[in-house]
Amino acid sequence: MQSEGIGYMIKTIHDRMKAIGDNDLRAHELTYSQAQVLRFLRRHGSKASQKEIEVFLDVSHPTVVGLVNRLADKEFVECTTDENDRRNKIVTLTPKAESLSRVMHNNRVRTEKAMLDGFSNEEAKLLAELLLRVYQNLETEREGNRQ
Amino acid sequence: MQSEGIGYMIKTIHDRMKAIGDNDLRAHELTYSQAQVLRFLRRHGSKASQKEIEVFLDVSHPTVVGLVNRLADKEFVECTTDENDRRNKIVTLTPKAESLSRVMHNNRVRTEKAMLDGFSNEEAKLLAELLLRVYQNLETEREGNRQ
DNA sequence: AATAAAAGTGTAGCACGCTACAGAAAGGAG
DNA sequence: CTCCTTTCTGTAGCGTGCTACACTTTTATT
Repeated sequence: MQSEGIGYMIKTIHDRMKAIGDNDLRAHELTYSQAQVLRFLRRHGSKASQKEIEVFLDVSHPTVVGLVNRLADKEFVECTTDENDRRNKIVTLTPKAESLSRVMHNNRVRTEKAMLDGFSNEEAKLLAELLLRVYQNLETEREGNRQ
Repeated sequence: MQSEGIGYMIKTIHDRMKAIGDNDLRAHELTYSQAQVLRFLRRHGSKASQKEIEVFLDVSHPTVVGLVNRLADKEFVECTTDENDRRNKIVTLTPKAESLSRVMHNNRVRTEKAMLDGFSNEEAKLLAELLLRVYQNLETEREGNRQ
């Protein structure tokens, strides 16, 4: 495992995390990424434009279109046009979604805790710092590729 | 970023890593995951059963079916039936794939190095150890969910 | 030997990530 | 005012991951 390098470990951990998250939320007909959208909306006054969701999730805009459409189909969210700037699509939480915020929060805390089981506070903080540096290194790598 | 938790960071790093890997390999009509399959085969005597690939990649078997089919379409790999046990499908590297091993290796080393830019040996080792523990925690979490 | 269980593979259908291309609305330059 | 650019959203098409179900082959049980 370790000998396969950091990249392999990150990928495998991501796969597991996603599987566990999806599994926890399946009873509520939600997925890991959809729950992230709802969480962001909740902390953002229950409404946001698709662009704002895109920036927060740090994914491409077609990905957000798909997520929001599926959430709208299941009535976790409603979409309207911003009359001040008709380019913007405003996504608003429904009461149905609001009622799940506690469940989602608990799942999130539980998973995060499970991942860090046996970690001291210092170790958890250290891991976050090292990961942040990896992320920043990849960002500069990506910028380099763009020129 | 850090305040969003370890899970968020892992996911974002994974997305970036995959994008960079895919981008590097696009010229050769390969992807990140496909290259992982080729790399495993190369280190495994240039042939393996789908099951062995599945265990190494740590993904579900339908995922491997897809990967191998696409590699076979592009003639990086050839498939035969194991006559000793007709359940097994043997996947073998073609010369076309062998000729790319150096390029793929260089890409891999470069990306891994870029991720760890500015890390001391101790920090890199520490990160790998912490990630291993996270992985193991998730494995036990997954086993718990299975009962 | 007949039947049941296990192992390997395949297919269907979905979610989510991407790039590339297209369209509508807003803002700026002339 | 007109034209061009920017910004936001949408669609098409693909790769990779999953679960659930089905099939074939081997192994184990009785």
